[in-house]
Amino acid sequence: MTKFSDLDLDPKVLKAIAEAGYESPTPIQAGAIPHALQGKDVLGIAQTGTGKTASFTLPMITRLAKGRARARMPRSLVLCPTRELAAQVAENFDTYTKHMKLTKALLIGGVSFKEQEQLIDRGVDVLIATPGRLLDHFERGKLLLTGVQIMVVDEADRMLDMGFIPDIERIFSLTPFTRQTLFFSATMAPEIERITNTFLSNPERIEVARQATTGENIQQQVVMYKASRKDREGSEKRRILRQIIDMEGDSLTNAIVFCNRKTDVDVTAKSLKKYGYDAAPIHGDLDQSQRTRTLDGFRDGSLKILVASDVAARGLDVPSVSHVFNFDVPSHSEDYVHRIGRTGRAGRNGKAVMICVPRDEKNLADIEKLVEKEIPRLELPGVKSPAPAAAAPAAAPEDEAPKPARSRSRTRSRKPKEETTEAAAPEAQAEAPAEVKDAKAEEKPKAAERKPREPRKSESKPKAKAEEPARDNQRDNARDSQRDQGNKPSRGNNNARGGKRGGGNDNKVVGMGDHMPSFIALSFDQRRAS
DNA sequence: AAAAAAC
Repeated sequence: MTKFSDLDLDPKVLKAIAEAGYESPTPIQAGAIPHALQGKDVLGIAQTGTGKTASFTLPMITRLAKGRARARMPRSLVLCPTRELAAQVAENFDTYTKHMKLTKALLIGGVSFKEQEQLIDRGVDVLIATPGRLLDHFERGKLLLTGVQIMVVDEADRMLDMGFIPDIERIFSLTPFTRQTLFFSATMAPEIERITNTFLSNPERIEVARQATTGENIQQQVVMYKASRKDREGSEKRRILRQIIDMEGDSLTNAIVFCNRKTDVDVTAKSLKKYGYDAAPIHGDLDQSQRTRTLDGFRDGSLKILVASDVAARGLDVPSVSHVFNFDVPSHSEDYVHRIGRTGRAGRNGKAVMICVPRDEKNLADIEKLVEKEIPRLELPGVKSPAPAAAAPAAAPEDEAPKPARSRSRTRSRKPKEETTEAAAPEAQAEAPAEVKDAKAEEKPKAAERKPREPRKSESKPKAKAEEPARDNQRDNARDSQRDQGNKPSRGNNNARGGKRGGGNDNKVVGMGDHMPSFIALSFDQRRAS
């Protein structure tokens, strides 16, 4: 099957598809649509840019074409992690239902309840929502989910990152178990696997190759930079950012600048504006109307540079961005792939440039491991890159004083002081060689951070925190498992029972200990193989 | 250490 017309979609849907200019389904669409049309559960492993959204909207519309909604009882439900994503899905429905009379409501936070309520009251075929607002409506008694025939969970792994999984489970439990479930995730973290085992029944598993971890059509570069003084890091990075932007000249048609923190998004956007760049911020603390306005402007080309937090890293459909700038190195390496995936879409060429300060070098190494290549260093005129940090800072012994005098004296002799204000604490700042500084900087956090992870005495991996189901653990767990690719059993399910409380039985094998039955790793192996 | 999502 290579054409949409070969799929058993409603003729009115096919018409809308043709009018939107599409002829052939993407792999995820070709894989998912036939099963979804038959009413089967679908587990789609795919990321954005693969045509995922239409792979559930098209069959849903077709199946909902018959029948009508009753008041307060939506017939279908789509859950998304962010408001923008939900809005995007809603647009997608509009596009493909334009020849039909299906009704929909978009339930997201940041906007008034009233309109949403009125729509629900009248009865909707499709409800598109973020979990918080959906549950809010439910608790107010305005909504019944017992009529849901089709439920979609989009970007489940992101929901996991955001701590939404309990909400999702609750929402699942409010819908009839006879519903059809279409479930999408970019990765299959153990927690996601657990959810799908619980709530999907005999799903068709459709997996599309992740877009080449980072497409070859994206040119990547990183600027290694060490601030002249710590308190100048921000302003100096912004100067470098301008320098990078200027270098791109006319090849830069539009760009996203990613920062790790919301405050840096604001500061950076303001700074760019001050220097005459056409830039605007977007992050979760801005009000919804501004978020929408900014994003619309960016889409229609009236805004050139979008300065964003990770709210924009995944899922947002911004057709073609010529450049992505990582003002900060993302601390979760998966995010790097998502961020730069905003450029070089649909086979176009894109460029992604990142600024890396010494503190972020470990994260950079993680990223390079993930994308399986070294990101070329970009030397900027007038910007000297710092000496490469010690190869493995993590290996630095924690209790030995990081060596010393030798490096310092070297420093001193090499670099005459420029910063008069530094006089008070000469060694601490200034141009200390990266090795020494790093070792120092890492000292404290490392000690605190590493202890719990370090295997004690025996090789078995004690799960010190096994018993607490806290959200943070879930997250750590998800991250670890992504990194380790399933080398250890998922804590939540398997180990907790082993019950290692406090110390005492450190030598005991906990839960499944080191041995992991091969079937548990299977899905990951499959993924790796592809 | 932070981001996102409900009021």
